[in-house]
Amino acid sequence: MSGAEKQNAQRMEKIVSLCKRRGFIFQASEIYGGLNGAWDYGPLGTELKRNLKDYWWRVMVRDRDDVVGLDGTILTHPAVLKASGHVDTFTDPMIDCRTCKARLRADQLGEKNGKRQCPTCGGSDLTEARPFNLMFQTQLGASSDPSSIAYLRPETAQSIFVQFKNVLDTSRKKLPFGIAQIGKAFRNEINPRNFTFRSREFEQMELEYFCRPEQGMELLEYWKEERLKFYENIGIKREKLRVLTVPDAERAFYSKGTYDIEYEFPFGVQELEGVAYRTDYDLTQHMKASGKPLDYFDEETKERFVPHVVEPSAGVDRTVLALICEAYSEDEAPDEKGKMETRIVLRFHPRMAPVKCAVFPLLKNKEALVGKAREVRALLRPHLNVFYDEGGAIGRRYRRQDEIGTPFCVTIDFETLGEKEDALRDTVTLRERDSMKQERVKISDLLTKIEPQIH
RNA sequence: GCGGGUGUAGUUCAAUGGUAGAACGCCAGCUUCCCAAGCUGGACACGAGGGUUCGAUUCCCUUCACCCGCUCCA
Repeated sequence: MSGAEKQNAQRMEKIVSLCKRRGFIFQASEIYGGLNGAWDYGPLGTELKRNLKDYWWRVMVRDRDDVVGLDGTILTHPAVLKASGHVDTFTDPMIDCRTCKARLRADQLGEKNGKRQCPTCGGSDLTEARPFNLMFQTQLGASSDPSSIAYLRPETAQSIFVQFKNVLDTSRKKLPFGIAQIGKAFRNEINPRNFTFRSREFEQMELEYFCRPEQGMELLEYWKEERLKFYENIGIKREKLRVLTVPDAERAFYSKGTYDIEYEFPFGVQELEGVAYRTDYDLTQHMKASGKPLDYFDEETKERFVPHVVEPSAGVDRTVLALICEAYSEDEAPDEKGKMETRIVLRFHPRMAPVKCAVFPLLKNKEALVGKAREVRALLRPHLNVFYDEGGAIGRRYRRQDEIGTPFCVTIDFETLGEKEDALRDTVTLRERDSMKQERVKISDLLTKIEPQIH
């Protein structure tokens, strides 16, 4: 490993241990030895993930007139995944020919002079066999005959295509419009890696944006830009993002264009989201397989056609991990005696921070301070996620909040009680996480100061 | 999936063929008028299973998990 790689690996280790220590992410089934590629979110991780999903839903659905939501089942009819192509491409051991790019079933290989040979082009430059049984299978009902097979969905998108007609009919939307969904998906990854980055159970935020065929390429560009803005708005710096134009050869055959939005993780540049122009492939497949019309009639032009679709599909867990990696920082702060110490700070965008504001009484053994602090907590609580802490020295409490990324801390002191000068009665110190600067703020002004920054 | 490495407290580490120590963190009490202070007390660990042995956290095997490289990223 190079020096930089070693540093990145160490950084990642620190992040993983912070996640555990402070309750962001735990190994699933940990007390039984862990479950490969499966992770649980602790109290703070849950809040962080929820903030991300809520913001996505707000920006992608609620703030728009042209997108509606769907919440589909995880259990999926085999016919759906047969039509989408997943059953065929996800379930057999496959080998790729590097020469002619053919994907072959392992049991269909030829052999020549003891060497494996591609039956299509005769080449012998083949990848190793990879089990492509990447879909989780289960049984519906008690009997285990083959007709009771169901799959856990390998992506959320398919229920959107399958319900396209119902949503169209009930929402009275006209093209272009989108259907959005956030939910879990499952892929039996061969090798889960890089903490939560590649897991077997994961969550997606997907939009299928339906349009007229001639609008596809333009909308692909539009959504790529919208999605880049989104990442900046949750606090991921533009220079840490990459846009990869997926080359023709690596794109799914039905796609006319795909961008990957990638993030520079400590373990490498990796995909957060794919923005793909999927043409009319999915709806057409389901039309053929189900025999049901999934086309669209344009009242104005009197045309009937199968809508095309542009799909921004983002990984929730990957983005949460990116948020944590982006936020993690170490700086120097003086301790009580002025000695410089390392301060670990998660510099989350306040909009994403799990806890928005902590409230402290300066001393816990002074009833008046504690009482007032609880009042402030009650005042803020209906509006934002507030955390009350009275344990230990005030500096320690600030540091604890720094480590979980709380952007604001409010401290109630004797001035708040009006014991020093009456002008300061009902004012508190509002301390900002990154600068550690404090300002004197009226309790009645706290919400107007904080709220605009967290929304 | 292949190769290599690592598993001891919440975290980071230590020691040992005779059942484990520390630091920080955590909890309680005292103290403390704004950035991890101090004092006292306390809880918490040998990933799991098997073997060798009088005795295993230590040696061996298996397994599980994590990390690194390759592969993969549908």
